[in-house]
Amino acid sequence: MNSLTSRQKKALETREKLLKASLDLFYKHGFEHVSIEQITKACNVSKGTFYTHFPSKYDVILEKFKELDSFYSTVEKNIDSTLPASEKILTLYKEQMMYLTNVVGKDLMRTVYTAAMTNQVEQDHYLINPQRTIFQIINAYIEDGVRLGEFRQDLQVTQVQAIIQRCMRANVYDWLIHNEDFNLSVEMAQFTAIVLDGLKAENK
Amino acid sequence: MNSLTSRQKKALETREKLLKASLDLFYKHGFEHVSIEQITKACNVSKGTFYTHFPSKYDVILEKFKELDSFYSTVEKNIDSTLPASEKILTLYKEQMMYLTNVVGKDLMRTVYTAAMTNQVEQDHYLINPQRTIFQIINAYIEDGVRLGEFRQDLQVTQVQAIIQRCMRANVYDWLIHNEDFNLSVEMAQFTAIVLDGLKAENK
DNA sequence: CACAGTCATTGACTTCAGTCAATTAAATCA
DNA sequence: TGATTTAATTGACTGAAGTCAATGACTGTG
Repeated sequence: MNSLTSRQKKALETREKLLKASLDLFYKHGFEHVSIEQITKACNVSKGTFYTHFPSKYDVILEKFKELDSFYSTVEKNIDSTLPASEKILTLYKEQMMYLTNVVGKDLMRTVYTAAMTNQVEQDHYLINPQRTIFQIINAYIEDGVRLGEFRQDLQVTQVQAIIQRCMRANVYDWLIHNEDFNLSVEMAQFTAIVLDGLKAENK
Repeated sequence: MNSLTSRQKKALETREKLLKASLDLFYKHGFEHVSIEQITKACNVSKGTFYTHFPSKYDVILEKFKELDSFYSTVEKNIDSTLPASEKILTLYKEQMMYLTNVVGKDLMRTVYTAAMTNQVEQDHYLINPQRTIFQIINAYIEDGVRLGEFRQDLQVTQVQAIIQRCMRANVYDWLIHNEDFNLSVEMAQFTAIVLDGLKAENK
């Protein structure tokens, strides 16, 4: 059942065309070096049309970034459920960092991390939206970990979750501000292991 | 001995005038809502003049941010040198976060953290420049801590330093992307304490 | 003092993001 | 079917960042 009118179908087509052309150009020339006019010319539409489909250049990127969450579901299915929470988290982060490094790329991530700071319109940015698959997965791991006595019990579960999530952003941010010579997977693994150590029950 | 020619003095005056007017306007209206023309009009100079003194709006902020480092020297003098390294670090961070929250402000910090990601021109941004006073101080503390067996010995000193510094950025970044309801001092203290725990010698 | 060179200053110009009133065409209604 | 409403599309326009060739005031030299 396709309940779209022919007009809606056309509009959606335009939107998809813009999305694809944008991303192609971003990957080819870098986000900062692509103008909206370049994008719209490549699609044979006017500038205004771009803005009926996307609030700004950044939102095209965000769209792509959201797709990323579907990747996490796939990864999660391959993680041994009998492992301790800390191992699961390390494995998930490892996969994620490889994906960010090899598929998503610095340029796109930089855009998202910048927009998260600047495009604050009342509510928080998607980057830290608790609805994101990645957070749903991690939070479940942590909840188990706390319940089973793997982690300190003197902290709220939500606090532990916030800390683990912050680890991720810490390493991604540092990756983004360093010129090359920064191996995201390695740094993430090391840093997170230390934080997990600090969160282990035997320390308190 | 003032070895400046009258012309150089004039130029420096213009520069200072621009700096002061910029910061006044930024604090009054917010960085994003101040245009270069507003600044130059307030100083009765032309637009081009702004650009002979500053490469961009961001660099005015950076100038102010650099001043911040002189603040750390003052703080350091008041820290009991007999304390363990981890205590010293926590105290220093606490003072710093209060300063960032109450004096520097989110808007200015957001600018610096954004510029660190985007204004990459070959070398790394000042934000992570190892010459900064704050890092000199922290690195010395950590070196002592490692030497005296307070921290794990299986990591390079520079790695430990990088991790502790990353802690700082992690919390500042999260502060910047959260809407209010995020107490930087509290979060920084908690997060850093956990990392320091994970770095303690008894864990390895 | 006169002259050449330096360099702060100027403002018109380019480029680009984002806006919006007008246009056009499809959808819905009577 | 014809009339009316709704929505996608257009491109000229605004506003702001950053550029640069031209200007002329100051400096230092012979």
